[in-house]
Amino acid sequence: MRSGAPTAPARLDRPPRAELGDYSTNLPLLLAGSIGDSPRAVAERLGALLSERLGADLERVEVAGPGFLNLFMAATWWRRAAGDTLKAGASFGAGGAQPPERMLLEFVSANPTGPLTVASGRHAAYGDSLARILGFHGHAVEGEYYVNDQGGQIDRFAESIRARARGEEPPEDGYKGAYVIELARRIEGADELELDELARLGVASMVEEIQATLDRAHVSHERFFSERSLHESGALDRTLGLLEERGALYRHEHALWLRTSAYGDDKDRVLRRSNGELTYFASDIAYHEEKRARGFDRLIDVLGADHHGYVRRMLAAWQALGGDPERFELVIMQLVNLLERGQRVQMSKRGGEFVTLDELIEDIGVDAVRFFLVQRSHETTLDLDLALARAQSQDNPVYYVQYAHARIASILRNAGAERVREALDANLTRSSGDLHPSELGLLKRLLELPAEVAVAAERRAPHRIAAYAHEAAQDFSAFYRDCRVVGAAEDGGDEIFRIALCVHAGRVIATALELLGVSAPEQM
RNA sequence: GCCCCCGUAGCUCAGCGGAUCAGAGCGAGGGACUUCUAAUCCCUAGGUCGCAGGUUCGAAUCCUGCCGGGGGCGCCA
Repeated sequence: MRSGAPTAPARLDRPPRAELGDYSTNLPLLLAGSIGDSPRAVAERLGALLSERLGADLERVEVAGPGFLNLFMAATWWRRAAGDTLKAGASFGAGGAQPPERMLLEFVSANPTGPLTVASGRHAAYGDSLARILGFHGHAVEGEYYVNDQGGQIDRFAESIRARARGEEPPEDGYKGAYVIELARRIEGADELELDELARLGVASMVEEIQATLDRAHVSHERFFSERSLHESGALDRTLGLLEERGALYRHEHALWLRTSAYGDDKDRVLRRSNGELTYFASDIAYHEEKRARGFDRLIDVLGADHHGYVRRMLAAWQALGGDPERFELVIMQLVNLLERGQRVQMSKRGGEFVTLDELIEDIGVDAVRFFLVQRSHETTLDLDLALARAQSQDNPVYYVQYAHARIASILRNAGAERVREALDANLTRSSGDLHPSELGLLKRLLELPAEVAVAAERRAPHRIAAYAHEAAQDFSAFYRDCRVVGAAEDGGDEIFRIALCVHAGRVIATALELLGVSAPEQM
C-alpha cells in the first residue's frame, strides 16, 4: 500500500450482538480517508456493491455507527456454509499457516534433579497445546526437552543422593526432598559410587520419572536433548571456535567472555570462568547452535519467568552465531502461585517442599489439569488454589465442555447411524426457510474455528482455544435447549439439518479439546 | 537502580494489531427435571476497565509519568 493508505488492518468481524448483523466490516472507515469521502457515504457505496455481487446470499446490509457496514446473510448462505464445512470433516479448521514452517519448540526442560512441579506442569500443558495448535495450523513442529544433566546443581544432586544412601542429611545447598531417599535406595551401591557415576544414574532415573509424568499428562516431546552430550560430542568446543572466528570472544581476568553487549545485552557474559569451568550459558549457546544447524525455520523456547533476564543475552548470543533474530522466539511463562486454602505453598526443589504434577493429576484428573493450566494467558500469573481446584472439579469448565460433547454423542446415538449418514450426504441447501436463532448462533460459532486456530497459533496463545471450546459448548447448550433434533419436525425444524449441525458441533468441540490435550468422551 | 508481568463486576480472569468491548466463569439470590444426558438451563451484578496526562474524529485497547502487587537482575542453572 502506498503512503496515505490506511494503516489499520481491514477486518471482517462478528458483531457483539446478533441484531447488528452476521458480519461487519470497518472497511469504510479505513477507506474514507484515502478516498476523501465520508465513512458513511463510502459504506453506502460499498453496501450497494456487495448487494449486487452477493445477490440472494445477502439478505441485507446496514450502515451503522460512524461507518460500519453490517451484513445480514440469507438462510441459504448459512445452509451452504454448513454443508461445505461439514464436508471438510475432522480436518475442518486445519491448515492455513502463512507460510508453513519447520519449527522446534523447546519446553519444560526442568532440571532432572526432582519430580516435575505444578509450575513445570504449566509449561508442559502450554507447550504441548501450542505444539498441537501450531501443527494443526499447518506447521511442522517438533517438541524438545533440554536436559541440564551437568554442572554444579547436578554435583549437589549426586552429593545429596550419596548422603541419603549413607543415612546422612544432604549438604546445606543440597536437595532435601524425600524422593532423594527413595532414589538413594534404588541406586545400588549409591553410598560408595563415584560422584560422577552416581550423578549419571540419578539423572537417568529422574528423567525416566519425568517422562512417566509427562506421559500421564499426555504431553509428548519428540526428543530429550542432553546438555552433557554437547560436551562429549565436542559441540561446545566447536561453538566456541565459531564464536572466536566471528570475533565475538575476548579474555579478561582469566575468564572467557562473549560480547553480547554488541547485540543489545546490558553487558558481556562469561562463557568460561576463571577457574576453567564452562558456564551453563556456554552450553546453552552450543545447544542453540546445534538447533540452528538442524535447519529449522523457527526456534521457540518456552522459558520460566525466572529466566526472563536471560532472554536478551540468549538472543544476543544467537545473533553472535549469525542467527536471524526474527527466527528465534523466547516465550516467557509467568508463574503459577499455588495456594492451599489461601496459604501460599512454597515450591523449591532443594527445599523439597512442593506439590508435584503427579499429585495434581491424582487430585483433579488429567483433563482438568490440562484445561486449568492453559485456561489463562501464559503472560499472566496463575493463581491456583488446590483446595478450590479439588472442590471445583465438578463445576470445572472442562466438564462443561466435555458434557456438551457427550450430549451430542448421545443425540447422534439416538438418531441412529442411518439418519446420521443421511444427514452427512444430504444437500443442506435443499430446504429453505429461516434458521432458528440458536441454530444460527451455533453455526456461526462453529464457522469461527479456523480463525480461532489461526489466532491461537499466531499469538502462541492456547488459552484462546480453551475459551473458544467453552463458547462453542455454550452455544450448543442453547441450541439443545431451543431446538429438538430427533423429531425436529414436531416443532417445525429440519431434522436432517439439525443432525448435521450436531455432527459438526461434535467435531469442532472434539477438535478444540484435542488441541488442548483433553479427552472428548462419548458419554459421561 | 535496571528489567519483566499484573492492576477490568465480591472472587479468578477474557478482551488489549483502537470504533458495534464493558465481558465469561465462579460465588450469592430466585426459578426450571412426564422433554434427544439437570455434570444442564433460565432470570438477577449496574464495575471511575489502578491514577493522571497525551495521540486519535474515536482508547480498557497505543504513548508518557505516577501509585499498588508479584517476579527477575551471579564468573548458579
